[in-house]
Amino acid sequence: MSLELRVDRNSPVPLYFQLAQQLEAAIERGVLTPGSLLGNEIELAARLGLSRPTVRQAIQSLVDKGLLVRRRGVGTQVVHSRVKRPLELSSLYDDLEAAGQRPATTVLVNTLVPASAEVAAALGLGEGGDVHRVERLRLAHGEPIAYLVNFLPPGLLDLDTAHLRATGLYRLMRSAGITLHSARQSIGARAATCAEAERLGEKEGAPLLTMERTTFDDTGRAVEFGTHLYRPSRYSFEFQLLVRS
Amino acid sequence: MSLELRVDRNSPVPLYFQLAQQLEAAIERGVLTPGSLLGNEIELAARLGLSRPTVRQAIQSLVDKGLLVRRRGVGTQVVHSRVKRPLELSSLYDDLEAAGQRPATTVLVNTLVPASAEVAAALGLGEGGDVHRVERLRLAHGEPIAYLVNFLPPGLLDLDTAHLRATGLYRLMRSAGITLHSARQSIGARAATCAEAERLGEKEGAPLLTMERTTFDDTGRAVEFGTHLYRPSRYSFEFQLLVRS
DNA sequence: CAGTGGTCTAGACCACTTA
DNA sequence: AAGTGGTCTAGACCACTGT
Repeated sequence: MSLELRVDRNSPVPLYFQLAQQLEAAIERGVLTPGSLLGNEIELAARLGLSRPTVRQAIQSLVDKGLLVRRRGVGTQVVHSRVKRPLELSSLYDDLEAAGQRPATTVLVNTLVPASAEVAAALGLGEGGDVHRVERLRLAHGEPIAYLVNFLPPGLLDLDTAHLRATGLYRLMRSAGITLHSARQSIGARAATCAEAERLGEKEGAPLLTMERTTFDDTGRAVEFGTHLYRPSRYSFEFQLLVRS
Repeated sequence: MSLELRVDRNSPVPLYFQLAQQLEAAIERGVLTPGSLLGNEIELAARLGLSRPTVRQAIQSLVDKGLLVRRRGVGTQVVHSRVKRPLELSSLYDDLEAAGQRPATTVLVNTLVPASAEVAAALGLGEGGDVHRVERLRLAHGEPIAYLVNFLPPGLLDLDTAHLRATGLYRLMRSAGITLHSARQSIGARAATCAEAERLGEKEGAPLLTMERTTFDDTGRAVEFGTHLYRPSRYSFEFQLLVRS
């Protein structure tokens, strides 16, 4: 095996993380092939001059990512079929950009409004308090893809219309120092109303994909609630779900 | 704080797991309120007669679940807004049962067929080799909810039609000793064809929710590929996504 | 039986936050 | 400066898997 591993003890990057990165890269590049055994933890630790718990921490992080499998009495193996994307909070803007679709955004509305009961409940705020309401049309290659309505708690973000035109909401939140943690999503379908059909360039009654989402940051605060409409001919949701053990 | 924690050293359940369960129960029951501090790890370890790494392992598992937040220099806090479901590989059968809908299944087809190119690619098998093809109609309260077509590699499961009628595919796989690990899903929408409309009790052209899914076990093998059609008036997908750090 | 991962301990030093 | 979590060590014993 041509697998060369080494760690830099002067680096500020944690040792377990350095090791995890190198193992992941080796799997990615095919140096470690699916099904191959990693060698036992004790020996690996000795070879790297690390303690066993440190090596275990590195391996565990890759097991959590679904790249490795550990079996007692057997060893640690590279998973047979590599997973494409582990799991992501999908951002329509990033998805389109990654697909080379050159997303564009038209900001239809960007104001403060009193929170309705539904919005207040989703964001965990008092009913009637002010919230940002942002309404956008997302396009790719000049064609409408989705109609997005979002509500955000006040004072969290500088919701400049120019910023909203140039990028996605998630990027805006991340660059404002908000660490996104999780989102609760509901995906369904229904027929387009007349107004919706016109906005999206569909016919009345055409099937539309619907999503409602509440996003939480790492302290558990709701930072965004949105109801979105997608043209199913132009967009579908793709993601990887992991089983909780 | 009336929080009583204790561990049973004679139990076969790992100590860190016992502690994690008790903390989770305390959060669930509201004994630990959102935002409250957990007390530092050293003191917690001393109180329980455990070592610090063991306590950390328990806390880390709850951080991963999104129930706790740790901040250096601050402490460990209960997350502000409790997460309903962490994230699950959703099973239509279990979802319906949990909602008190008394699911029923009609097995339309259950045979071995040669794998098409699409199916072979999804399951990682050779084209033309035999695969199970299962076609089912899922009902709740006698109303059709979904039309399910699944392909499974041969020799993995005893696909008895009576079993298929009585339960879901995921339960069948679990009881056959298969440990599910992850699934790649694609969710979209489209108009019902005439045949589909008739099967589901909709009108031709009605919007339908579509899902394609490939499920993998913990060794990375594909164990199931399916294309499903749902009536959006009866079912929508609900789930929690976690951000990868 | 030998070899593997699973759990656990009792320390240590460091980086960061808050006051 | 004091207190927190983040990282790391060098051991130990156990449970499970294969031969």
